[in-house]
Amino acid sequence: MIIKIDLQSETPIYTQVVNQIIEGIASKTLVEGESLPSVRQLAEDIGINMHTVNKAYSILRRDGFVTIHRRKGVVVNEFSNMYNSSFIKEIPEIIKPVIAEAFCKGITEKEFLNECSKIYSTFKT
Amino acid sequence: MIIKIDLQSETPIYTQVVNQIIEGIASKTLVEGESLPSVRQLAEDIGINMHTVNKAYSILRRDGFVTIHRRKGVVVNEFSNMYNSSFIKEIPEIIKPVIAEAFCKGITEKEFLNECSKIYSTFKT
Amino acid sequence: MIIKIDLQSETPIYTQVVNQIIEGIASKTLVEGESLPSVRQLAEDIGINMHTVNKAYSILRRDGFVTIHRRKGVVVNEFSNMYNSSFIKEIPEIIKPVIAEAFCKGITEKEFLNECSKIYSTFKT
Amino acid sequence: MIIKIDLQSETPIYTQVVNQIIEGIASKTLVEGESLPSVRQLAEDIGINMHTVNKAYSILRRDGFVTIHRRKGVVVNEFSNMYNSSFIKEIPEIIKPVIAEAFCKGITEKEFLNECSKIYSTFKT
DNA sequence: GTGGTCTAGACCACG
DNA sequence: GTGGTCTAGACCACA
Repeated sequence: MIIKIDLQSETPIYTQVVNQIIEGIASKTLVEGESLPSVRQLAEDIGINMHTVNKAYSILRRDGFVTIHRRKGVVVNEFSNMYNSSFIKEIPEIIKPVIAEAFCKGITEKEFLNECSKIYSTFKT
Repeated sequence: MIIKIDLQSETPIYTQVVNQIIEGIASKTLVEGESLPSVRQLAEDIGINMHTVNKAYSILRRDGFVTIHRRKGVVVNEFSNMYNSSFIKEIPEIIKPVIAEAFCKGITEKEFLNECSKIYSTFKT
Repeated sequence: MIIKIDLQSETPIYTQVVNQIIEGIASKTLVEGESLPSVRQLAEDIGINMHTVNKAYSILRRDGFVTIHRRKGVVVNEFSNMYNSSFIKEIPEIIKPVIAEAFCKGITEKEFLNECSKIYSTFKT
Repeated sequence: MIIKIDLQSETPIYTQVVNQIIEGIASKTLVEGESLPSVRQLAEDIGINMHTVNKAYSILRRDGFVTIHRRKGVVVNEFSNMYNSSFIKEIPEIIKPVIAEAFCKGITEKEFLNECSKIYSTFKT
């Protein structure tokens, strides 16, 4: 899986790494039990600092996406370990600002839901 | 309109102010032509620094939500001035990470769209 | 002559008044010897503060565009009284920032000069 | 590149900084991809406050002249990112007052265009 | 060490 | 009294 960093972006590099790995898991590019590259390896591959990768991996572990194995390194968890139905309670406060802005800028509900569906469909397979 | 700041939140205070005002506009709590409180007034009301409010107002102005009126102070723009259909192109990159995480955590598309609809319906009126 | 104030503009009201009167003189809408409305009158006409009009008139007088007569009030000077060939030395520093920005944004010299000519031609008649 | 601030000028310090950097870009004194000094460095160099420089940089970023690179700091954008042909529509209202004043003070169109050309020619190289 | 955020207090231009 | 500007000093997130 290829991770692409935008150094100009205002989202921190470690967040970009976290997001892309989660997206990789969601789209089955990364499958359960698969090992991620070592901190050192990934850092070298994408040309960023080791500490940055480390931080990304820590967050992924904290949020239940990966587990740190002594031998196998960082491995992708089973989906069942990620399940966290209470996450739905956090969704409104995350997307409310986006929707408010979209609404003011003339994006209709239908258009917005359509965008969400498009993204969802890239994950279902 | 009451603005509530969470000082513990990791989202900057000025962003919280911006978001809540946009939500106020979307929900018609703030109507076109209405004056917002002065920077000093709002700062005092919510117990933050004047400059923080100023930054929030500057962003709102930059993004077309308000304008500075030489007599009325900061006033809410007409919706037509906020319209910016190209914003829809930015939506996917904003919500993709959220949806990926939601997907992994077992939130179905239907559940997610439902949450979005609920928020949208608070704005349509 | 009709003066139009944009209360949303970031240029001060008194500057807008000054500019429009100068443009009126340049375009011969206001001719030499003509009286401008009284401070009180103009303020009422365009719905602004008397002090603001006063400031505008003071600047126009300082820069040689009008003279304050005891009886006739504020009258437009003869062009010969405005002539100030040393003004050309101030032009570069005024327009350099504009041209630099225009240049970076892809406006060619020809396009820029053409815009200037168009404005000049509204004055020559 | 040397930035010179006139503390007596009525144009805000941050605007002076912005203008001089744009002129530096236009004249190729600052080239694409080059890093600008850090906010603290530049502030110290020209003897002003860090926040003033910060504001200048924010404006330059907003207007597409520079971007924040997570490693290189503030870097000059490619010209293609600054291109904004709609800027030409803003030019008349910016220069109309200048030309009106110049006209009244006896500057001919030829003289004025000549001044513009001189400035343009310092950028074309 | 970088930019980003926040606070605090001061002065000014404007109306 | 309004927003705009500037200064000063502090802490934090990031890399």
